[in-house]
Amino acid sequence: MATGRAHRPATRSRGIPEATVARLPLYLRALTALSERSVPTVSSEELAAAAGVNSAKLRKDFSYLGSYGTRGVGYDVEYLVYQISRELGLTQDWPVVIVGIGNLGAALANYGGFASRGFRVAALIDADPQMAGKPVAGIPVQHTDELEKIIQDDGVSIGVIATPAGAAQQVCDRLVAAGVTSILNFAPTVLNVPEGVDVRKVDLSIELQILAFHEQRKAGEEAAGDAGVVPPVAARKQQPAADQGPDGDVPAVMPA
Amino acid sequence: MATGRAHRPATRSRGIPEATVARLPLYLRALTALSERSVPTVSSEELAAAAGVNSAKLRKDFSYLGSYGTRGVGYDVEYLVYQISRELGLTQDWPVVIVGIGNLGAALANYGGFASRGFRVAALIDADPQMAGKPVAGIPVQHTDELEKIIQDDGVSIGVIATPAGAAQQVCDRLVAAGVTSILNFAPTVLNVPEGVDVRKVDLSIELQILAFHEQRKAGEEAAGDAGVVPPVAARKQQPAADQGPDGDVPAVMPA
DNA sequence: CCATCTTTGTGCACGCGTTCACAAAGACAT
DNA sequence: ATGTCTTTGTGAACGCGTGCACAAAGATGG
Repeated sequence: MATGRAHRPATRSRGIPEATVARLPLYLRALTALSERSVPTVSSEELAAAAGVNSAKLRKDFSYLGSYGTRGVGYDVEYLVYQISRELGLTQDWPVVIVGIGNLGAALANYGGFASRGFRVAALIDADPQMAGKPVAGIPVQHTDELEKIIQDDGVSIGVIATPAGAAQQVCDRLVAAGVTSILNFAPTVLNVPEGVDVRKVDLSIELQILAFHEQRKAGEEAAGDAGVVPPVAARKQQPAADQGPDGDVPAVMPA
Repeated sequence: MATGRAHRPATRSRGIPEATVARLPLYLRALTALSERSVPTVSSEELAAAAGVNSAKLRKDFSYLGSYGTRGVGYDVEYLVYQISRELGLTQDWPVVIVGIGNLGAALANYGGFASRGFRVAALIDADPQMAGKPVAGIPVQHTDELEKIIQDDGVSIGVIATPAGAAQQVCDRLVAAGVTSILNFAPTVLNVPEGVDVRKVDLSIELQILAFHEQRKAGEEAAGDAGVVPPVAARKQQPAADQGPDGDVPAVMPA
């Protein structure tokens, strides 16, 4: 993963395995693309290819949701989009606050992928008084003092932390105390949270370090005289990447 | 005692599990913080708490690297920092190119966590001719036309894609053709790459969707009359989540 | 209605990762 | 040296996730 998470041994969350949940957004993205092309149905094989996973895995994943396919035909795209959206809770609107409007925070505020998935940026918050009132992505930045009020007034349950590492735990505590129960953490720190609060972290530097490890390994084997794992550029044949799963990495931004 | 240790006999990186590799950067971060506080040694229990993992897991992870601890004492911080850095390939400099200098690309260019870990931004690349020459994070943006030349001249093997989804595969193909063998992908698309090329992806929207799933589940259980997983705000008591130690707060390793 | 063909849904086996629990190793005091 | 105490390193058990392979289900055509 990439991605990483920090919590309990999974209470039977509706019976859907964590690994499956992590892949549902992937399927949803692929299905949305098909939907926009007005494709009516899709087979597990096709959809799996589009999502970059194994078709057996995809079918097993869907089997946890129920029997939404038709044998001999495949899956109804629109219906499946709806079912996955519902399962992920995307049929409702999720107000989100972003704390720490530096370069990264601003980038997140401008990121289009949120709104299109049912996430609404309820507020941008920064500790710097200079930032207050300044509009970012069309939304005026508010000072940290307003944090509790905003969260309670808007019923925010998801917070994004994009502050420097030193401020992250403090911000986290305030978010949680105010009622936030899910946190996406971009600060390079381990967050302490009470039970019942979910934390997912995205550490850019960690992802690069994992790549560096493999890069070094490749270089080492190459230098070892053995025929390199990577054939000459011209000889390589295009081929889907083995695995891009969030686990990695278990992956994920942020994963991990 | 830091220095006098016997040399490891060829740590075959082949034997290090992927899950362990993904955690090494986490340990490294915690160790760096300890190092800056001039802490000479640390026990597996303490370090595990600081990194937010189980101590048994940490010991097993380290066992794949070799026997670097001293029973009854713990691990020598400096020595371990060095060993992990070496294992991850961070003792050498990794030139990195960032393609797509929008909000996110600019944020990445400004991210301090790269330089401090041995990653050097060799170039910023954007398809927009308007951007060419404009400095971002002190580095002038170059046009996509220069991509191949830059990669070959600087021997770049790691590329970061921060373009819109539509351009990602095309950029990826050019990166790979020019010699890049590791890619960190921020675009919400599945990338096709030849064998031997590593891809890690970070998708902000996916992480939020996973949080939304758990959030919905929490809300559902609460509404189902069952005693909610999350007690009322006022009643919650601060408590380390799962396996994160009580200490937890490791002061800012890196500025962000 | 029957045969055939496609594709789903899943039982099963396997491998990886996690965790427990403890023997071995070394520090330290006497 | 001897004993005690702390902490590592790891064997073994367990659980989860993955992928194979196939039977069941339904569509389609004659």
